[in-house]
Amino acid sequence: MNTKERIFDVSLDLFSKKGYDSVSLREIADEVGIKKSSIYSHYSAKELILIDIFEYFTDQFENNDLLNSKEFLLTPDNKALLQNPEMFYHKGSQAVKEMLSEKRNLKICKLIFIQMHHNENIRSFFKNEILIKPLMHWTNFFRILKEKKVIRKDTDPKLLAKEYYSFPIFLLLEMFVKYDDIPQSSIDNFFDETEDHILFILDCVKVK
Amino acid sequence: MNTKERIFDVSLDLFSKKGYDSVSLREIADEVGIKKSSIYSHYSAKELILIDIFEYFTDQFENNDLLNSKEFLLTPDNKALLQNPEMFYHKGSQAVKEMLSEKRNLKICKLIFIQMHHNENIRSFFKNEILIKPLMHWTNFFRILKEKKVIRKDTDPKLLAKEYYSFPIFLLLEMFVKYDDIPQSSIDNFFDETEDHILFILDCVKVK
DNA sequence: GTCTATAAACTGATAGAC
DNA sequence: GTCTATCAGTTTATAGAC
Repeated sequence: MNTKERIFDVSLDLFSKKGYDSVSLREIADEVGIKKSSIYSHYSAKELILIDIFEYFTDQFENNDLLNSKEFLLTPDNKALLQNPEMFYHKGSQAVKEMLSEKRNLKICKLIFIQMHHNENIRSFFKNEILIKPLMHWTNFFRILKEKKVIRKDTDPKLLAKEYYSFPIFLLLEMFVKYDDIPQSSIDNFFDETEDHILFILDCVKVK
Repeated sequence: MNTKERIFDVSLDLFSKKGYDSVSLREIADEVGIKKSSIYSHYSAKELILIDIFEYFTDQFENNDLLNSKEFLLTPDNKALLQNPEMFYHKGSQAVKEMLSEKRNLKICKLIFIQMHHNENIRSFFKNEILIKPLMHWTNFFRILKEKKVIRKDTDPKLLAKEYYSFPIFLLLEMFVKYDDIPQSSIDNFFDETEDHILFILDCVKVK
């Protein structure tokens, strides 16, 4: 592993444990085993490490083959979605699970949760990438199911999106408060619970 | 208002905006208009201000006449609960709304959310008072409704408690990320949305 | 005599200069 | 790498108010 990558990993590790502000460049340098000034050969400012970390995170999602395949496009003619929304969810959930099982990604996730109120970069990242975009995505999910009469017409896609999405966010918050290092079993459990949850919601609103 | 109260209010205000660690005693003293050593005539340590703030918060709930009345006891023979769970919820919700409409309490709430990962006191307060206790309360709520056959017997009270409770926590998180100062309209909206939410859940699981 | 405010000084951590 | 200045929370002694 080259130095830049080591700076990346050490920074992420420290940030996700102590928060961005409370970690000094000196600390990072010490842990990597280089001099503080040497960091500037790779990152010209502390903030750029943070931005690099976020880029890495979003890249993971933007380049995920499954999540970006035609099969997963939220369009009104997506047969996989309309015929079996439970399976549609399950497949997507598995793809996300694979990503969050990678230690780096989980650490970034935790970093976002613990630092969103203390850093403008992280706050806006949370607001856009963790709140607004996913809520739009799930609103679309339910809107199409409603349009195509898979779920009842007296439902509100926007409310259902919140009904669904508040649950996994709550579980993540719970995990990050409970654990410093999150065991794989908790991650597995997280995906099991969210799957039970979507089944519950779909069962409530599906046209029988 | 006496000095101790002014220290309390100024501290709460600063803590809820900048977080506990980033506020110095000097800052508090300056804002109050006294010298920092004078704070020690009222609080023998910075941490005791924080503890006082939490005590104030829990006292509000423990001394609320309505929430602690017989009418609100979660027992299997509570007629108000069994005959009209929606109204039971509504009354409790109104009581909590009154509390959160008091600026101090909302600030304390925000303080807890923004600092839970950075201070052991706050983290354990969040874990116990915001996560564990309310989840137990709502588990009881659904457990009794299930026992008394108000809701279906194939439901899981613990899951329903999470289904319900994750939603308001999500909304609070959303509010604290969005606003520095939360407008009353958002608080009103919060209680409207949570009420819609419990109606949705109850409608899903009630024996028809 | 008790309560409150303040000045001065101590200690530990840390950031910047050299 | 070491030195130094600074700032954090805290402690103590003291002075004044009631």
